[in-house]
Order: sequence, then C-alpha cells, then structure tokens
Amino acid sequence: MVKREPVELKLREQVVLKLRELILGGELAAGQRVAEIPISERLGVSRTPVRQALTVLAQEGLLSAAGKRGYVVHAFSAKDITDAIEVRGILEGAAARIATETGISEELRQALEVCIAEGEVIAMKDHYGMADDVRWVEVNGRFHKLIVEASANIALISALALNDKLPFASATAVLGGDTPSRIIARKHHEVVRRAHAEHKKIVEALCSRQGARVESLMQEHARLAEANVTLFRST
Amino acid sequence: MVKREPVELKLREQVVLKLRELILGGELAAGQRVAEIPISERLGVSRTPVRQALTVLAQEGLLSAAGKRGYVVHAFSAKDITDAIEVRGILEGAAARIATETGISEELRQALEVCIAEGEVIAMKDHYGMADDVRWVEVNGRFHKLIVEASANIALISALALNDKLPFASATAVLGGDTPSRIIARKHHEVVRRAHAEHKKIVEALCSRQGARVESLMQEHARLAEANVTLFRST
DNA sequence: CATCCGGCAATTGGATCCAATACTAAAGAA
DNA sequence: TTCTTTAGTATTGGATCCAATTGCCGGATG
Repeated sequence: MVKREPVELKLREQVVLKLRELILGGELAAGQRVAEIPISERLGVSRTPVRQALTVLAQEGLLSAAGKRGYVVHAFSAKDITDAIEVRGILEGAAARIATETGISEELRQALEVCIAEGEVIAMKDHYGMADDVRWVEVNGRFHKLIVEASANIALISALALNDKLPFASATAVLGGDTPSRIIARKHHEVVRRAHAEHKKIVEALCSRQGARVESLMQEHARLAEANVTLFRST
Repeated sequence: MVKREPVELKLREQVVLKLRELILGGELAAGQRVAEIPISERLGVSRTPVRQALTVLAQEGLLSAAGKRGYVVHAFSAKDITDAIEVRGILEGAAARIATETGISEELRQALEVCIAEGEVIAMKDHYGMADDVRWVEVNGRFHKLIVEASANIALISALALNDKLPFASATAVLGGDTPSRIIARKHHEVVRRAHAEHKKIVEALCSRQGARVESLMQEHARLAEANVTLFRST
C-alpha cells in the first residue's frame, strides 16, 4: 500500500467509486459473485474499506445479497431501467413544478439561459464528435441539477440522488463511449438536438410560471433517456 | 459482550435499528455529536459494527457529517418534514396511478377491501384507545404497502423506502405514544376517521381505473400526515 | 448408484491494534 | 488581554487477527 499522504477522500469512498465504475462499466458482470478478498487484492486495500463499500452499494441497489453469504452484482432488467427512468421523470417533473410555484430567481434564470446558449452551440454543430459529447453531458447535467436544486426540497433531491445511482437512469448517463462509430455519433447528435429543443421549452415554461406544463414537459423529457438506452443496446 | 448464539440479524444491522430508535425517540438529540466509542460502549459492541451503522445512517440522511470528523444527528426543520411528506404524496400518487394503469388484480382488490373493512371497525368505535391506535397503524401500513407494491416499480418502491426513513414522513409514523391524553386520542381518532374515509375513495378510484383521480387523492391523502405532525408538535 | 455424513477450505463478520489527523488547551509573545 | 503556537489528547480510519458459519467435496453406507 502506498504511503498515505493527506488524502481527500476516505478510502472506503474511493472503493465505492471504483466499484461503481467496474459494475456500470460491465467489468463486474451482472449476477457475478462479489467477494471481499478478490476485490481488496485487486484494489490494493484491506478488506475493511471493501466491506464498508459493499454495504453502501447494496443499499444503493447495485449489489444484492446472495443468500446468507456475500453479494452479487444486481442484474437489472429492461423493465427496471425504464421504471427508474419513469421515476426520474416523476421526480424531476415535480421539482420543476415546485420551482415554478416558489418562483425562479433571476440568477437561476440566467444560469439556465447560459445552459441553453451552450447547448445551442453543440446542437447546431455540423460535425458532432467525442469532445462535443463530453461537453453536452456536462451542460445537460448542469441544467438538470439547477432545476432539481431549485425545488429546494431536500427529500426530493435525495430521492433523485438515489435514483441516479441506478444504471442508465441518470440524466447524465452516457453511452458506453468506447467506440462510438460514425453512425452512433450521428444518432446521438440527433438525440442531443431533441433534448436541447426540449430544454428550451422547459425554460420557457419555467419562466412563465406554467407549473403543470413544465411538469409534463419534464416527464416527457426523461423518456429521451429511453432512446439512449435502446441506442446503446442496439450496438 | 453476551455469548454469540446463532444470531438472525447481523450485529451492524442491530446497531442500525437501535440507533434509529434512539434518534427518532429523541434520546440522541438533533445536532448532538455521535462518536463511535460512546455508542459502542452503550450498546456493548465493538467499534466496527458501529462504524458501519453510522455510514448507513448517514446515507439514509439521519446523520450528517460534522466537518471532517464524525457525525451529528441531523436536525430536521419543519420544512424538511413537510417536504418529505410532499414527496411521499408524489411517489405514492404515482404508484397508485401506475397500479391502475397496469390493472388491479383480484387478490389485490380483496386485500384492499380487507383493509377497508378492518379500518371501518376502528373508525366507527365509540371509544378509541391505545390498542385501536396500534391496530390502525398496522392496517394503514398494510394498505399503503399494498398500493405501493402494486406499482411493481422497484425504483419507486426504493425511493419510498428511503423517504420513509425520514422522520414523520412515513405513512406509519406514529405519534410519540407515551402519554396520549384523552384529548389527543380524540383528535387522533378524528384523523383516523378522515384517513379511513380517504382510503375508501382511493380504493373506489383504483378499482374503477380512474388513474388521474387516484393520483390526486393519494397526494392529498399524504397531507394528512401533516395534521399528525402538528398534532404532535402542539403537545 | 444414490444419499447421507463428516471434515476441510473458503469466506464472512466482529474485535482489536496501530497510525494518522483534527481538536483542545495551555503557555508564551505581542 | 488577546492572539498564536505548540504539545497533548481524543477520535477516526484502515489493517490485521480470530472465531464462526457455510458450502463443498469425498468417502462411506444403504
């Protein structure tokens, strides 16, 4: 083990992060047994932080208890994924509605406009590449985060945080960006354009205090993630 | 430490349960520092399961990180509580709507009718006592659980499970039942009667596949919990 | 040949140990 | 008197250790 210089993150949190990565990246396949010792050896830490990480991931639902002994990587069905997406729509829709009801601050409005402007640039590109993809994920994530936090409802925010830990349900869920062929990129750009168009409508509804409208727009917007999933699955 | 005979629950889970009890029961006051050693001594276990329990409770939101060092009992504001109740309404409303859309099975309908019948008995009592309270809490919990699980949406179910860990947000949240004076009991009976009346409408809407109606009924129904909270607070 | 029993190995869970870090309090200087 | 520095202490977090349970494999027996 390396000498411990002032570490920012607790070791167990690093392990949680790393394991999430491994699971979502498919390196730990669904259904596969997850034992403490192999993981601890693989990551070069002792079993203690691994054990703690496993309980955290189990709470998040990424792992499930395998009988009395240890965990397995949770196998998510297609229904699980669409369910999670639906829930995200419900929660983000509610967040947007609540935000309109309490009122949109001027700072928030401006921050949203910035997202729109930056999204516009990406959406209108002639050539859509990797870098644009990364940029879009960032802008999109910021946009959603702004709205969710504008609800100022902690229970809502944490419910969404939990939901986002499930695979593919997150607004920022990326396609496995390993080998994005030209065709995939084009399709993806198309999804981005649609998402951006919806973002514009959402901001418009938000700022004109159309609570019911923004709620249903947001719910519908979540369903775009399903397009992402099928796009990914079909490769 | 007691000799370990075949224990059902892992020690860390027992600690989680016990700590939740202590926190919700107010024995660990909001804002109070929670250190590992005092807890482990109090419960007669080593620090290891306590540490794990603390991370679990922190994830649930009952504890919050105190700077770099340890945790404190999270202080919930009145707004936090109404927020959590609102979120519960949103989620349970969605669950009920989804359940109507997918269709109510005959078994489910019957199980709901049983809840209604048992609730009717309690609601119509001339004299409402402790035992009725306990009974109502059980019936009410069963009713809500049936509906939520009828949605068959895991993401929704787990979002609600998280929400229910927050104080007072749960459908089964009881008033601190220590010394329920006669007046409190009467007021409480009134709340129960209203809740029961709403249950009946909810079942009616569910069974006649009125999705939108059942959703808004359920949302409104959640707000009854606020009455409970104010009732409790005013004592 | 199938089944049941016993022992062995793998693995988990808790306790203890140790190092490192953050808080505290006391003492000294401005 | 107050601010700063420093030494001591409390407490956390990770590693290691140990006990106990489980699952498995092989052999014995009906």
